[in-house]
Amino acid sequence: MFKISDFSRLSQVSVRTLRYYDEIGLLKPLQVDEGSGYRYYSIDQLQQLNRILALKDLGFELAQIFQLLDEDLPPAQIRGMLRLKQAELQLRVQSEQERLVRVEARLKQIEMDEVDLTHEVALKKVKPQIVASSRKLAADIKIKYQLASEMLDFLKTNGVKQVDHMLFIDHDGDYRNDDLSVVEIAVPVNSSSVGNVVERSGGRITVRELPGVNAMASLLYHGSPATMIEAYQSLGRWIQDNGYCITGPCRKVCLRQEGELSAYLTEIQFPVEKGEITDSKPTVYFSG
Amino acid sequence: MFKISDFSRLSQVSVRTLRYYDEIGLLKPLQVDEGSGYRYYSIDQLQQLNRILALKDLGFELAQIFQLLDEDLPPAQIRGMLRLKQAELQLRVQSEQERLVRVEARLKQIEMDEVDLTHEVALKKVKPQIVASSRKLAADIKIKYQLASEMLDFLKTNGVKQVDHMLFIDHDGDYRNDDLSVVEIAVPVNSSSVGNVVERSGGRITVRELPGVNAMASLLYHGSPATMIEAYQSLGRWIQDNGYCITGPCRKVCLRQEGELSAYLTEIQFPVEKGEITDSKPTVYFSG
DNA sequence: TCTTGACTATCACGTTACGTGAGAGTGTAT
DNA sequence: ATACACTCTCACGTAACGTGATAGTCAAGA
Repeated sequence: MFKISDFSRLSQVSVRTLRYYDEIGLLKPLQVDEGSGYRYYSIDQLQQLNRILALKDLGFELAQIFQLLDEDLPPAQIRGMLRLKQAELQLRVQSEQERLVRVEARLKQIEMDEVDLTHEVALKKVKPQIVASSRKLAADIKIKYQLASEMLDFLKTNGVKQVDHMLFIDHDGDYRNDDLSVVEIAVPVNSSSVGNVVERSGGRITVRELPGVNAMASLLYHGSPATMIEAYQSLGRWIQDNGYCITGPCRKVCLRQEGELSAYLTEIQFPVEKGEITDSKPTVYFSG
Repeated sequence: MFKISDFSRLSQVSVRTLRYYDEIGLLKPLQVDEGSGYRYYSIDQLQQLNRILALKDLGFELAQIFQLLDEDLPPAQIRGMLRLKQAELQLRVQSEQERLVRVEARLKQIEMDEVDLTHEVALKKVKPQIVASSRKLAADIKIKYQLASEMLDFLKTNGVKQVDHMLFIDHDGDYRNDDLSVVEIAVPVNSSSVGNVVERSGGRITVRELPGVNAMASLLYHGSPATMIEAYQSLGRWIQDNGYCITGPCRKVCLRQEGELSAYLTEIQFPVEKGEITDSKPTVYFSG
């Protein structure tokens, strides 16, 4: 039996961490002195602790580790979970590498100082459309496009006719910083060809009328959706400078999504209305 | 000017995050209505926000971003910091890949069920030694070995004679879970050759007598220091089973550190004493 | 004018895996 | 008796927001 500091030395885990694991029930000392409250660990518990550390290293949270160790799952299932984690890790490595690419781009951009691109903004009218749509919680654009293509496949195999470009609708301004956000994938369809696709999709797809918009500030964006933010700036500037305000969620019409991401063509739309929010507090006019 | 939700749509940043950035002073809205408290943002602030997001993407913390934007640093310095971050990111990618390797190893280990290696433990006496030592806060073994070799170089170029194997001493059981821990790198030296190396090192190196130990539980570990934990288990088991207890910090004597990590040879030492901590509460003997 | 609904605001607490003292009790050696 | 090394239990701090709860604002419709 070892005192906590000795067990700490053997396990290379901090005393505070051992106490914490005791507190949350992840690794309770074999024995606790009633009088003093001193914790005593057996060397046998080192193996358990090592398992915990290994799982932690794999990226599991302590709560999950608790379950894994507690439930005494069949090894097959454990292997499954590990494989899953492995896949996750590989994804992480990938996304880190992509981040490196972005860093490179940023560095270039800073080298050539400030670049400010201005895109042409047009004001147009958009008619109402019947769309088959589905709402998804997705992490990044790749996944969104993947979900979208799955949906297109589903519609095609169910005989639904697509009559216009697919579009994404960002809902409720419900952006979250963990890069998860709710998008609606909407495909304009021939309403007579819809049939019972709603039921066949198990309710995941709904059909509704996407309302028309009298004034839609619109901009064509040529390039990867990942760098699309710069276009939002142009749009926002136009809206502000022309005395409009935004009245609804943003739509992204996918005009071309084939080949390289940098060759994608997207129309970004914001429904707007005249009526600026003035710089200062609304002036109060006295009558007369 | 845009209300917070519209600015959220334009920037793809959640309303809550915008409020948070206001709260910490990172991005204050251009204007706040006195009566209602409503926040109003100008499109010009989008560029600033994008800069913030870019820096965040690079892995900076918000506090650092605050400084970067606030201090209006010269671009050269900014570039420097970005390059630094880039290097960090590359390291992260590397370490993630190493983690993947570990996962692979773990998977194998689980496939072949439980493997329990037992190492031979010896009890020996260790004489006191004069050592030149230096304490470092280091993240992982690689870095520790790097620091060690730097120190060896320094000693050699200053004419100090090494008379025995270098060793690491884990201090105070001060392990921390962020993988940072304090190690002492100690090199047994010929005390007459030390000269004024202490001053020349700027006090980073000290010379002292490493105390001898009457009973040292010792074990030879052949393999990468990264997987050394398994040896601690054997040592701990021996100590427990033979009725000893640990009386000081662990020492790792580096017997061979050349070539592949897996070819490293290390002696792990724990100072011990007879006197077991019993399983149950210490029995109270009545006199007589 | 009142109500409804969409929006906004400010607390205040929750998250993860511990770190960091503060203040007090324990165990052993001098 | 006292010093010290160690242990304990609170309790609060961390980073970057998310998640309600509750209340005030704003424009449109009845």
